[in-house]
Amino acid sequence: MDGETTPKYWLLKAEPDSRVVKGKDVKFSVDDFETVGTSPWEGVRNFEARNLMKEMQPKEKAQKHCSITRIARIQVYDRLAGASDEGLTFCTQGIAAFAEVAKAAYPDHTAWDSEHPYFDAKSKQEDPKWFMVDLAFVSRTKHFVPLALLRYIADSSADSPPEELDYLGEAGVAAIKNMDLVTRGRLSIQRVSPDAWDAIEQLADNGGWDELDLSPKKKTTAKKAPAERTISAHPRAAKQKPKPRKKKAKGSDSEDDFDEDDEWSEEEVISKTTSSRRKRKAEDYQELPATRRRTKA
DNA sequence: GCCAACGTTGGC
DNA sequence: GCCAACGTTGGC
Repeated sequence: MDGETTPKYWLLKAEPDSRVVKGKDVKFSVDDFETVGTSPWEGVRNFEARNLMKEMQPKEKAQKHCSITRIARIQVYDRLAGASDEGLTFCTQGIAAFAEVAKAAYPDHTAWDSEHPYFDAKSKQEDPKWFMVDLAFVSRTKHFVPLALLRYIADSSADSPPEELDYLGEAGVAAIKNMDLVTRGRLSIQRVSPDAWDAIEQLADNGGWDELDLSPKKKTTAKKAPAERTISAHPRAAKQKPKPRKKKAKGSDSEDDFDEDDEWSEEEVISKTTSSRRKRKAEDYQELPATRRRTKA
């Protein structure tokens, strides 16, 4: 029904570090990906990421049903092995490869296998909770595009790129500043705007940032807290009675110190939690008929 | 249905 | 290795 004709772009994060879950190493780096060529992208256990995967369509399917042309183009985010000594960690993460969707979303069966690292008792075969797509490796980026570079660009107050990266133009800079990768890094599957895609692709093709100092040290100034502090002064916040925090963590002896910035940071947490909660709900409902959607009373 | 607490992720 | 951010769970 949506007669979209442009490809859709995504960024997916690989799992480059060894991590043993239930006795199995869950690592899946871009190297591994390149070796196998095509692979299911299993183990995504986040609603928002799952919903994004459900939007991805492989090329053939998109061509057959021309009303659905959500051809997925993927940028794969990885971490370079090795460089983590020498304090070079800041440039080890970034965009390492391109991929395409080989198979549209289908139930992630690893959630059903109690032996599997990604087992989730709440996912039933009759009613799968988690999905995966198959991805086909396309190519390495000619230049590894480090996250630190994107941050460098995003943190700059300038609208135009540094000289070395002139080719990005202001549109490229603006697009990078808006990337989820920069603004909310944790999401493991993200939408990428066409402009951001172009910018990343140009960076990957052209490079040119060798002379830039991408080290993160520059965070002398306070983040951007003041603005948010104002926003969080919400009527609701005033109503909150300052409930005593009960500490019932397993190690009840371990004493954290929450006091010092309680007054505003707590409010901020509240407002964040609320909004993310609202968002999660919306996303969860997204798969239901629109009529089911209801804003809260 | 709301919110505090928990656990995990990810940047540094 | 530490700590902030944040998604999810579970108690009410």
